[in-house]
Amino acid sequence: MPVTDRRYHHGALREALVQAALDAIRDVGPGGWSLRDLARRAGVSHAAPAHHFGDKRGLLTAIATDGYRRLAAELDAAWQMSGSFLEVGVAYVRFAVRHRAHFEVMYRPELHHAGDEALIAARAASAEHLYGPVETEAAVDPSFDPEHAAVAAWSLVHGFAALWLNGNLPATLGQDPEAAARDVAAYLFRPPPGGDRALLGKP
Amino acid sequence: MPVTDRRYHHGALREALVQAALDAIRDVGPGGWSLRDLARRAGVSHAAPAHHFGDKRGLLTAIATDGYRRLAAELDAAWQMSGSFLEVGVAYVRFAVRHRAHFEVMYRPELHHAGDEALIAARAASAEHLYGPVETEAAVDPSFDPEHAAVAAWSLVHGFAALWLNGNLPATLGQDPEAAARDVAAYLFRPPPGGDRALLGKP
DNA sequence: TGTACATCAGTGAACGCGCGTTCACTGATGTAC
DNA sequence: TGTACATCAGTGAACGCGCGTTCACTGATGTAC
Repeated sequence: MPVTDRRYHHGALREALVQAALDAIRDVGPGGWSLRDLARRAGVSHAAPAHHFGDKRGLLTAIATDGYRRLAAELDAAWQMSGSFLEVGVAYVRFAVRHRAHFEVMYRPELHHAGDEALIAARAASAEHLYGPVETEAAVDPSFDPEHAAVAAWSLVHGFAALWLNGNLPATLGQDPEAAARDVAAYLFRPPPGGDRALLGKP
Repeated sequence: MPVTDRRYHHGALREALVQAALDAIRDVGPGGWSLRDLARRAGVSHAAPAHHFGDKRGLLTAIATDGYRRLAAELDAAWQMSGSFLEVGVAYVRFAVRHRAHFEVMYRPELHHAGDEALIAARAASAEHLYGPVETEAAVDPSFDPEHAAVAAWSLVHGFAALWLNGNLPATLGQDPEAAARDVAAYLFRPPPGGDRALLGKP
């Protein structure tokens, strides 16, 4: 890009900074860069980021909030489309892998502005899309405690995603995280003895 | 402590620095402090830490290695004592909660010296103590793929521990992480229809 | 038991660097009339 | 359509600070004889 293309007003600096941050998080984690780094990547002066986010936590809080909103939408879509709680779990893993930078920031509260209202609301909304389906199921099968069942499912897919992303799972699971997650999650909620259905929707 | 107590040789600086690092990680996470901070906390000059660890990654690598060794010992003890794979999972959660600072460093490879041999060996040993029990069980019940079953269990307890530590689980689970983990993990490996036993050892 | 010497652990001053923050500014954009 | 003015987005120089690293040093410890 020729230097003459540089206008005084960037035009979409906020979005460019978020994108630069996501790239940097993917490269070196959320701790490996500074706001000055991002300004350099976006081609603006080092004081420009403060206009939009105040400080680094402000930027990471915006990324986490955006991540929770996207996650809620994807969980909801998976449930609407499949009616299967297993597929909601697979969607959780898919989100973590495809939006790895968001995922790495969302569950690290020390990186956020603690009281941020938009963040709190977005987090609560995504939790509802995790808990909603299992409560529907629990109404059908009274042997399930919906809270314990939901936490079991969330823990399993969250742990799987985290271990997959940090390279701790064995290579023999293959290259496709969604397929592997589907096989692994199938061990949860096996039908109880004598039952003819699995909570996961597909036996 | 009177200033006159300060000797020229600290005597156990390496251990003091590790302890100071664990405290700092618990307070502000692994990214919130510098080697100079630790030297201050340990009451030595700022150049002293380099003698023992080279750099911050060296110190975090030592902490991760120590963590994997302790984890392996605790998983092994739980299996020897209970013969229950469920209790191995509970021991994993107990380790994460009691040794939170170790746990926060162990699964973040960007904080380590990648090729460190002691770290790699300790990590492999702890994985064996996770995989060993489930393979024993799988020999009894051929419907289980031992790898998928082990990854399911590991994912569940790892996710539970991570979500518990970062405060994302609902308060209604109670104050006792081990009891909550036991209830939640019970949803894994329910006995297959017609079966009379659960992989977890205790129904 | 005593002495000499090598090794080791920690000191403290100095360095250059990148950081976040501040501040007066400049150029672009939007709105009122 | 044109002008005046307010607001907004980004600039760039300056600041003080804490950092990691270097280096000649000092004091303590261990070992050989």
